[in-house]
Amino acid sequence: MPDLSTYQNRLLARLGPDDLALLQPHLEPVDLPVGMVVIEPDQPITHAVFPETGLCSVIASLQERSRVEIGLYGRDGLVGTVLALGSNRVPHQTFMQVSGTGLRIEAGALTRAIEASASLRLLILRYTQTFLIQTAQTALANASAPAEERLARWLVMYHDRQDGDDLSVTHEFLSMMLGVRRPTVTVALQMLEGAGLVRAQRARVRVLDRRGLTEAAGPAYGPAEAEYERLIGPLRRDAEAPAQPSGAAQDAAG
Amino acid sequence: MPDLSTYQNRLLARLGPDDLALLQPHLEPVDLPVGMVVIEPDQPITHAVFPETGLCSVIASLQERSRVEIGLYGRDGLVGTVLALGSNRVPHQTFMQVSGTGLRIEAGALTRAIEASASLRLLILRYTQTFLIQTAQTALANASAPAEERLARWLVMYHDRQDGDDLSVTHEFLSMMLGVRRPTVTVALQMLEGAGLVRAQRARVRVLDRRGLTEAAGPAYGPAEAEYERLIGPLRRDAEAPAQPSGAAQDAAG
DNA sequence: TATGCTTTGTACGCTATCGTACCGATCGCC
DNA sequence: GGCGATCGGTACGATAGCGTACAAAGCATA
Repeated sequence: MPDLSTYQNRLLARLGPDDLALLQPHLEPVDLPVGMVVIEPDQPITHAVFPETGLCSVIASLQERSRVEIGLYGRDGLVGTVLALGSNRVPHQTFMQVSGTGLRIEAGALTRAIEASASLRLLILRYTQTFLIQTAQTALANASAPAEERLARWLVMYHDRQDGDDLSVTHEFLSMMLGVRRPTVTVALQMLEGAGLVRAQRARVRVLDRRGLTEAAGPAYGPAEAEYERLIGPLRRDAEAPAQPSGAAQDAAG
Repeated sequence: MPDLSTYQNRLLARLGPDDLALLQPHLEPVDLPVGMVVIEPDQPITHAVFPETGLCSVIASLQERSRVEIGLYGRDGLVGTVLALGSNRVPHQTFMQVSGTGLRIEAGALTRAIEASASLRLLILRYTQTFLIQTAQTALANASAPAEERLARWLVMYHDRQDGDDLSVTHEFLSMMLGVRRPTVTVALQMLEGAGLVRAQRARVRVLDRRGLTEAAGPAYGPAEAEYERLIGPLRRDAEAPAQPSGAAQDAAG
């Protein structure tokens, strides 16, 4: 069992001693190699995972016609939030987009812990709320933001959840996630690069100007992240002082 | 107070006597005129509403640039599910797209009831799960389905939640909801009409062939509705026998 | 160094959708 | 029955993104 104080997972890190005591006996370290499918669509979930590092993509697909990303998370989230919503499956796939490690817990054990502890439940439900907003903003961006803006948005979201400024993504991959053609990604990236916001290398995008990239992402980026900071706490590793007055996360909700 | 057995709201209708007893003293009938904003974005929610009739649209907006619908519900849902997720505000607007009536409850009273009753909480959380899937499917459709398919999807979703086959919508309205131009809606509607699926009249669309329209909506329609039937119960008023074997809703979740 | 695979850049014509504008049709109201 | 407002149909050029194809570049391994 890892030491109490060393969790990188934001949710685990925010738990009080009682809730940690409830979960810890059931947590086991697990490797999350890139490409690993952590949630199979429409299959009962057997384990939840608190990611410590790495990135998870949630994918919706129109049969074979297309696959698009509807959300993503890393150490800010939890694989298997649906267990807190009284179900045990979802129609969408979740897979590791960037390899990492996490802490696994058997579905029944997590469900029992959620039922036993109101504070643990509250935390997971609040996270679910931020993810719902993220998904809604994705729907919005997909409907009305041009490809370049949507690309910038995903890059910033990846960057939020990663150490360092190098994102390991190919154009091909980004095109799938955005639901656009690969050449569209190439061109859009060139625009962002031309503006000095990123540097594109083979199978990698380096973020040069995070603030500029955030602006390029347009207003579809922001609300979900603000809600995370309001309801849970800092999202980014190196988060600057939040825009809201301090203390917001503790007493924010009604 | 309305009679126990007459709730049209699907969630209220599924509650057991104990949960009804918990809520009923706090429920008050409310009128929901068309256009009424039932949830202001980023404002604390003071009341939740169980719609009995009418339709609610949840709208995300890119500042002034565009407004698109990210989800909708009527008597199948609840205005203010976020209260069950430990928050009291959302960044999206909800307004009445079709006028109706509902049962209002003060936010604090609902929150207390949710905390007091695990079964009430479970029902609302399960509904939230279906809405999350609906939003995800919207994101998917917006990314990769042509306008005609998305139009068909919204029409079927309206139809699910309404009595009769006449939908009161203008092209202008549909264009906003879909995030497309009004002429695009006009043309797409003509396609659907040409296929004999709907009949378009001024400020109204009559559904002629629901099954055909469902097919025209493509695979983005279906998963959210199936999940509703699995987790909660029949969605449509005149629901035919669900595709799943019977009894699914009771023991579906883990 | 040679080979081969993955990734990226670019080109082509094509289609859906855009923004805008204008006019006819329908409806409610006086 | 006439008026004004809303709603629907259509047209125009402009453009973003599509599907496809192919070649150049980077990287890994032999």
